Amino acid sequence: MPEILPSSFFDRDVLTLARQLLGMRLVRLVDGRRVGGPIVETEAYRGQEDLACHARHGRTRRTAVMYGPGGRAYVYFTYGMHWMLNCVASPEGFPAAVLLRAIQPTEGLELIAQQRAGRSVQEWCNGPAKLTQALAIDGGFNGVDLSTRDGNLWIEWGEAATEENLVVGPRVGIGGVPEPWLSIPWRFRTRL
DNA sequence: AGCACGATTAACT
DNA sequence: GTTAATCGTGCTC
Repeated sequence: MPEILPSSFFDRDVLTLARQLLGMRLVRLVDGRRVGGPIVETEAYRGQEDLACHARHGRTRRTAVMYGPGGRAYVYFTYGMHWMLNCVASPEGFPAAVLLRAIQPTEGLELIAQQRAGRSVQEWCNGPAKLTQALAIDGGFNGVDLSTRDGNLWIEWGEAATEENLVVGPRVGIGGVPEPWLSIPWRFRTRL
């Protein structure tokens, strides 16, 4: 039986968590079938002072999950059509989360192919909205505890990325937020 | 009540 | 490289 990450795994700073989630396996259960694969790209969003973070305006109905305990899913809707999946970091009361930007699809490929019909394998899960579409994740998963199987979505131990195989850079798609937030290297990716 | 914009993607020229 | 799609969220009036 594959081992799920314990809730204690998320009890660390969001920057550390964003690095350590690389290589861990995201698993979605659809009609009893496993769908997903190892996480290969993440971004960290940290606190109200981070002007690229949704919690910059404080606690609202939308951002409430980010203030909760680590290991919960923060799923939000944007651009009128896309769902994004985040993993909330500890400590409770401090708003921080890791955006899951890409995974390497290894399980449930039939369903993924169906969800991403017409696109090449390379384009199946190489973007934050692509992976939620591939794994059939939407707003109904907001608040799910990723350290249990209760929500049909969880994260398992995998082969952690080493420092040598880690690429670090600025976050993407955050528009014109002022420095230092625009250029701060809080995006993490495993080298091909 | 109204408005500008968004942690993006895909389909264009 | 450029741009439409499309609507919830949070701010301003």
